Amino acid sequence: MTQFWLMKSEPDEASIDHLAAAPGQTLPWTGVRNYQARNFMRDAMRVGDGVLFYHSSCAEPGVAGLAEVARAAYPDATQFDPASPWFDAESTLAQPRWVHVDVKLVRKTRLLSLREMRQAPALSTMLLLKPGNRLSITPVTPTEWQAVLALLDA
DNA sequence: GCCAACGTTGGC
DNA sequence: GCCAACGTTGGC
Repeated sequence: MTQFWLMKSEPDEASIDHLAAAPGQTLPWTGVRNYQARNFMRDAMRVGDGVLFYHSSCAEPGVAGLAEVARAAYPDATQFDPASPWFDAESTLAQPRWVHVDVKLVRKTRLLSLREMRQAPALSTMLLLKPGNRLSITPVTPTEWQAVLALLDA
């Protein structure tokens, strides 16, 4: 069964336009250094799962497009690169600590702003909107996914 | 730049 | 295993 997710990205780092311009319109979701988010990718994500591509830490935070999981979790190369900001000296090749999936563009959408999402009763259950939530990857229920699609097409 | 909320670290 | 200190996230 297909599942759904919301994945945050800082548009300065990787925006929906970066995704659209990438080879195969696919990007490796590198740099996740939070265990809960990693576990979602490692243990739960399947190829074909739906992704809400969310812009965070920017002037207009919100959902900027739809994507899908294009490759199941595999080791994050940046953890082994001393020059990378995501380098992790305690991770080993034999037992990599950090993994990530690849994400492929389905379509860019209008920006569904965080403000608009907060105003939509159908989205009130979304983990993204829970006070204090900071998780960069959160599961989205089929009901929430449909409600987001409806708002995007409205 | 502020700051609240949360996760991680490390001393004990 | 507790918990204070610290670092990070992310909206505003």
